[in-house]
Amino acid sequence: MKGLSEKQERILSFIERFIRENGYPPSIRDIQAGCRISSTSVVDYNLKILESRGYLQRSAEVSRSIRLNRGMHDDAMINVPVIGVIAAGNPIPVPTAETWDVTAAAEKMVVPRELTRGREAVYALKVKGTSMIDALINDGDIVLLEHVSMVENGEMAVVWLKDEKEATLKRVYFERDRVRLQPANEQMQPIFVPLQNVAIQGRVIAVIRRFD
Amino acid sequence: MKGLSEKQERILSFIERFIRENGYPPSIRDIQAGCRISSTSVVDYNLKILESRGYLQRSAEVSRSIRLNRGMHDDAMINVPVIGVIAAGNPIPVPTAETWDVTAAAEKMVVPRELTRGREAVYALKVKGTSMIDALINDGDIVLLEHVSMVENGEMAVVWLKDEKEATLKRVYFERDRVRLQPANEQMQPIFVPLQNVAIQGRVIAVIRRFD
DNA sequence: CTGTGTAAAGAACACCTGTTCTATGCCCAA
DNA sequence: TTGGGCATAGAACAGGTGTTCTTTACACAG
Repeated sequence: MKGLSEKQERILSFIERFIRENGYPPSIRDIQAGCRISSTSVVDYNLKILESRGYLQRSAEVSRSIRLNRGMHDDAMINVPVIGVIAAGNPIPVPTAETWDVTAAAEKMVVPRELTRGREAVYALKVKGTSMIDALINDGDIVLLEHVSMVENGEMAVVWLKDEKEATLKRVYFERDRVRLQPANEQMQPIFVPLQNVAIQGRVIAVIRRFD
Repeated sequence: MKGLSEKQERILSFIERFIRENGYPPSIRDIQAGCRISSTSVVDYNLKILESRGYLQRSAEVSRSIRLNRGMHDDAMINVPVIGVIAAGNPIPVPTAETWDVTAAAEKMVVPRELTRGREAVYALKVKGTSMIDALINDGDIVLLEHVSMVENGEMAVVWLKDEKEATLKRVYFERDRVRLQPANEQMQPIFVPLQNVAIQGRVIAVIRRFD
């Protein structure tokens, strides 16, 4: 199978993201706007190529009838396990295949699919203490996480500081051999730590604060 | 929560089957034909009912934008209207019977019933700007509110400061003839305002922060 | 009976959306 | 250079599609 052009890759991943975020397929003009393509005919042109190579299917003359063939049918994961507590000075519980089993989880929580957006390895942690106050996260808040070991610059993540034996929530920026941890509160100063002192535990998807 | 009519059950299971068989949601006229309904307006009528009860979601004026809340639409999720934006210096939109109509709301949101806990007059506001940063609420956060005009001491509420013409989110303590507004961040100092200068707009039920 | 609320029919409108047609520019082998 | 395949632009068309408006029918409480 021949390779795809950069534009076709872009279209494909846009469709994937669109379906994940909206729950229904994009129209041709959605794709046009989302991939900054100049004409609908160009989108159609590339969609026909993608279809002929089996990447997707379309029904003629039916709006939003794109189906991706890379098996992705979202079975709304709305039930996430609350696998533990995050607090300064404590290691956070590392998710395992065991804890993924939502039915077996000691504590669980229902969240709108709109929040998880089809992501796979989602779990929740309860925040203990006010040590994350500079990230606008308070005692008792619930943090929704995606289990990943690397994040992109600027993303909010759970960071484990090995030396300090401390977990914290910050925006992460990689700078040569050090890492800048930026509090969400702009009035506060960033923290710099050496690269080998940090371990990414997960990407923050959402914060939920409940008042009784 | 009231039961569904036989026709609504039929529509619901047709949508489910259609998505399963075609991979994309049906149009209103697909439903009309598939359920042998006489008019598109009847389909629309029943879809609005189904949406208001949390069984599905639609995006206004977007074709085939039906999403099913599969699995746990049994009381687990509820649909609340996002009726506006809260920002310093702006009056917040006062909820009316009009804006309660979830089906008519321009924007809406699905939240777990676990968050609303059976409360009735629940609506949502989007936070604009960082003026609530001392309440640990950031730009873009979504605040879930219960529409009340009085709160108890210590509750987090939307407070309208008449003189300053400013809405803010603080914990409220009534002290004789003045009101103490306590930021959630304990490092910051409280604000004192005269009693006649404040109007309670609603009690904060939850804060939801989403990262993309 | 009268009024009110719910449910439904049918039609019409305006916008959405897939499709198609023509024209243009580019690369590369003949 | 020439010609053909590839990719793109822009516009226009026809049918799809969500929405709304008016009218009708029915059940039920006052």
